[in-house]
Order: sequence, then C-alpha cells, then structure tokens
Amino acid sequence: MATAFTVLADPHRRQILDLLRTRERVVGELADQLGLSQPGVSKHLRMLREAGLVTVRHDAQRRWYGLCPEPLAEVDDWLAPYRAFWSDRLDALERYLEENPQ
Amino acid sequence: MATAFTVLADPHRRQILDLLRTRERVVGELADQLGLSQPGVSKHLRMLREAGLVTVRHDAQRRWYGLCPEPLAEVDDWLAPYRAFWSDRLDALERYLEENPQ
DNA sequence: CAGCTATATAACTACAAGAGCATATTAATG
DNA sequence: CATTAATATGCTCTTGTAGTTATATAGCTG
Repeated sequence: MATAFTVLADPHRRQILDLLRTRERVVGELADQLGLSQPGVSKHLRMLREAGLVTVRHDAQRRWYGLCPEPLAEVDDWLAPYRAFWSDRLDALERYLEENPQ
Repeated sequence: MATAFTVLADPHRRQILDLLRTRERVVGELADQLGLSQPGVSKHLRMLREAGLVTVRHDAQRRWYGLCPEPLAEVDDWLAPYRAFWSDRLDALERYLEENPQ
C-alpha cells in the first residue's frame, strides 16, 4: 500500500500536490501542467487517493481533485526529531560568527 | 540519483536513520537491529551515502556510520507550506471545542 | 440516440528496487 | 602467510514503478 513517504518519492506527485495547494484542479489541467499523458496523471492520482492525500469532487464528467494534507503529518512527525540536528548546527554557526566577527 | 525523498520511501532506511540519530553504528549492528542480511544493509547504506545522509568513519575493518541530517532539510522545506494546512484545521478544531464545551 | 468531452482502466514496455546467496576485498592476528 | 572478521560488490530473482497507447465508461449536447 502507498504511504505518504512512498507517494512523495516521485517528483510528479509532489508537483501535483503543489498545484492542488492553491486550488482544486481537473485531471486535464494537471496533465497539461506536468507535461504528462492524461492516463499517466490518472494513475498518480489513484495512488494519491489511496494514500488519502487528495479528495475528488464529481461534477458531470469532470473530477475536481483537492488537497487533503493530513497524511503529510506522518512525514512531518517523523522529521521532527531531526530538526533539532540542523538547528543545532545553525546555532553553532551563529555562535561561531558572533565570536569571530568579520 | 537518490534524493532525500526517494531515500525516505523505504522503511528500513528510515529505521537506519532513526538508529543513527542516537549514536554511530557499525554495519553488523544495523543488520541485527533491522533483521536484514548484512549485504542488504550495506546496499541501503550505499544509497544513504550517495544521498549524503550518512558519513563513514573507518576503524580497521569496521565502518562506523553516522547521521548527516542536512539533506533532510529539503524535505522539511518542501513540507513547510503544507504545515499551515493542518495547523489551520487544528485551530478550527480548537475553536469548535472552545465553543462547544463538553 | 449519435457524437463529443473528460476520466479511468487495461495491456504493454522498460527499467529500477529490494532481497537473498555467493564472492571479493581489506585489515587484523596468530 | 593462512585464518578470521567486517564490510562491500556481483549476480539473480521477483516485484513494483513510471510511462506509453488503446479502449472502456460516464455524462453532456445537439
């Protein structure tokens, strides 16, 4: 099954999420933006659906895809303990720059 | 080439990073912890090396692997604009709970 | 209801991933 | 210098991924 982590591994899927961040989109529009075939996009969207990262709103033949960012929290949570590391190093850099002006 | 995103797609690699977060480890220890063959672990470590997520310290035949978390910043940065979404929804939930006590 | 539009699914291709086993490499040690 | 220890690399197998084209499905519209 697709997890948030595996979904993010593909650049096209990240791009789709980025596009949905501003507003809902129909499949054809996404295909244009990505420069991908419509079926190609539909497959990515299926994976995004299965991972719970997008929702679909039916409107005649059109399918409006919208962002559902909650599953990304899993990634954010996993990342949390690592943030301390690079902020520590940035702190160290700051201290160094303070102690060694110019 | 392996990016931080593709590295994180595999649970074993995430587990390796989690183990390295506390301290350096040699390959054999990682293999034990993951319940994976030594060559299997070495291959994951190679990918982690190529993505710049770990460093190696040679000590006779032993290789001490250490965490190098900087490339994770890319993931964190990508995630940043999404954080607003779920904190917004949490805020909405908070407001709801405040306005509807019990 | 014929034809058009929008999307999904199927079938196929090419290639990469993850795992295992066997083997090569490198360093220490008797 | 033969042996042992620790790790890396190669080969093979199976499975999954990302993309394509062709086709099916569903809903308008004249």
